[in-house]
Amino acid sequence: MPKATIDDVANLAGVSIKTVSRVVNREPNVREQTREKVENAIAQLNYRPNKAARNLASHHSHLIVLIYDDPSAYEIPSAGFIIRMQEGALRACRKANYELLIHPCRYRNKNVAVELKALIEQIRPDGIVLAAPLSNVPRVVRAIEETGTPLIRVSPGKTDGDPLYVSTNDREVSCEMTRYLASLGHKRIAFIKGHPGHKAVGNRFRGYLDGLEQSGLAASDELIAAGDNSIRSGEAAALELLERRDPPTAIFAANDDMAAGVMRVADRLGIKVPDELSVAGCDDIALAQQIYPALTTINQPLSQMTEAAVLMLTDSQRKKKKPDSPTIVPGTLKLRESTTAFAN
Amino acid sequence: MPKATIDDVANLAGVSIKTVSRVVNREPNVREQTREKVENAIAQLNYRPNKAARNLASHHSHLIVLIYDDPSAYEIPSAGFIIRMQEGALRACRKANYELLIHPCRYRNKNVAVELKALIEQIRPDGIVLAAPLSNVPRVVRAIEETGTPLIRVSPGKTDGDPLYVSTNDREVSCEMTRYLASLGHKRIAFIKGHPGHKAVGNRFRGYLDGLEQSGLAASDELIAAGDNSIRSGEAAALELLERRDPPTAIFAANDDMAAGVMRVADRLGIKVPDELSVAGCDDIALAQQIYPALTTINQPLSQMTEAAVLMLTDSQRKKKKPDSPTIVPGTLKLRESTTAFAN
DNA sequence: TTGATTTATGACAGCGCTGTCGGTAATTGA
DNA sequence: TCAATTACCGACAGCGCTGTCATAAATCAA
Repeated sequence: MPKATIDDVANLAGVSIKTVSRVVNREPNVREQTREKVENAIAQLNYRPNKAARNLASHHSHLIVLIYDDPSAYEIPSAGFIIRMQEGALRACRKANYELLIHPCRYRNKNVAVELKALIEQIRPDGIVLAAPLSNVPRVVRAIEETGTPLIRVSPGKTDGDPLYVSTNDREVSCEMTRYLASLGHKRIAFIKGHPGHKAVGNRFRGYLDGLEQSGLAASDELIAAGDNSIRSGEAAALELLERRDPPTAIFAANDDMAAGVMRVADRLGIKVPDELSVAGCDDIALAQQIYPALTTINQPLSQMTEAAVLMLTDSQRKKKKPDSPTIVPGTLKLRESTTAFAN
Repeated sequence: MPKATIDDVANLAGVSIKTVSRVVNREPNVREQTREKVENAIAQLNYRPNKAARNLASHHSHLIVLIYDDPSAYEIPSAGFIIRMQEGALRACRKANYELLIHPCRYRNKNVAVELKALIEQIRPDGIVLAAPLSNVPRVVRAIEETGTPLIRVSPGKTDGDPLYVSTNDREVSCEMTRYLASLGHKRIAFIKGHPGHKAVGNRFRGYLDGLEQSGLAASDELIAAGDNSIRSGEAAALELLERRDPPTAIFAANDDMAAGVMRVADRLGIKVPDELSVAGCDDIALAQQIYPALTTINQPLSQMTEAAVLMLTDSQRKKKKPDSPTIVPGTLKLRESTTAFAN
């Protein structure tokens, strides 16, 4: 099967190679009739443009690199997150006719910034999607920016007014969850805060406060406990909350792991979920559907976020201008079995 | 930061660009002294060879494509598998200075073969790693072979004498597990067979029979149950086995999900694992460590398998000859809490 | 109809490397 | 010592496309 080149197509169609190039790249200024001739020739010869040649001549690699924290560095099963991010990025790449290169790397590794820079200088991708938590590491962000490669950050903590990022509406959707719990008749809705260093979970707490206010409920320190995102800390926080004089009838945890901890403690204390206690989490990790009762939570639209990130990159390439506002992909409530109405 | 080209390096080092190229590509016949001059110049200018140009001139893409079944097509959390496969492939790619492109695709999709062919013709990777279960679909394998791109299959079912694959020693290691159980004093070791269409689990059954024989135990239909790889089928099989007159003291399931089903049933029946019943699985999925007691199982060296696959590809590229034997990466027993000695 | 635009197409020069091959310098063997 | 190697290095021609620009054809305005 001798591969056809652009010359073969040009000959067969009776046009110049440049015209073939125009057809292939959907450039304007080609007569409809000419276009058809060329397309027929392409089909007939099963012609596929040579990427390397195209890249070399056009100074574009048609490559997007997705950089994320390497899960194999830890024992935690963050695999689901990564698959979902890859999914979205791949979807966008296919749409825009780019390829996706994945690059897990170790967050804590001191050299990570230098290594990334070297990688980028070699590959010369047309764009980079940098996922959390790496998107929060100034050293890394700076190193990538130094290469001059367009960069979109996913769920960055601080943005400094830079619009080149995509994130979700943690605060708004947490507010919505709180209002939902209130709408079920709950008056004492507790919140378990997450790890203080984690920006997103801070927004969730603010959303919780918003929700209370919008529901006409007063916030109270009695209803707030601190956790660190781990199951264990969720257990401790739940224990603390449930043993107070006037325990909450609903607990909203800043992430699913802590919510799972709450359910575990409730089980131990003989408190029935959801009849005696509603529990809600955040993130919609795989566990949320596996535990019993299935956890009401907020889905993190990771896949849509990376998809949006890649599209920002490819779009700005076409339009030759940077986007001037970030993309916010809204999360949605996943109402499952762990929450129910509370009759006062 | 004006990117340096090979000409800049050549000028600075006072040699020809060809010599620079030789140094960069570690080709022979460069004097040590010259090499150093060039390397200094490279370092000084922070020169990185342009991939596109190199690919175009060398007719190599320095790209490996990893093709696997798209997990998002189903609800099952096969994410862990995929991450591990990617891990191994990435490790090998870095060693050999290749890039990895991932390509999930839908197993059941009728067009998958045609689409893959188109993809490959566009990208022109230097090699392809095709993971199970796609590695068992003749239509897909044929389509890829038609492109002439070197292909290594991971865990293929049938091999037809073709050595271009890597797999694990399912049979041997299952035998080992059986012998291990026997060595713990178990005389009645039951086996739950997996889905009949799944080749690997068939080998596991054979390994089980080998193990019984080597341990001087007789195989018996009384000790064999059929499953379909699901948790539910594991439960059914366990129920069947445990309610027989002379129930087994150890159950070895052809995969972890079924083993988890066994544990669940044992719990319901009030049978203590491992004291009254030892349970062993196969695959070492994430669940195996999460359940209580932690499941003794066989680890599937997925990551090493894809690593080996990529290395077969890159090595054969260097040596310009195909490997003449497959790579077998041995699995290993993961002895955890669900198995213990049985005092007769 | 004629000149002024606009649209469509092609000629040509590279993009930044690698493969080939030929030439010169260093090394070997007798 | 001198050929016969062998080690080292460079000139040169592309790889298969795209960008630029010149040119031809079509369209338009008056």
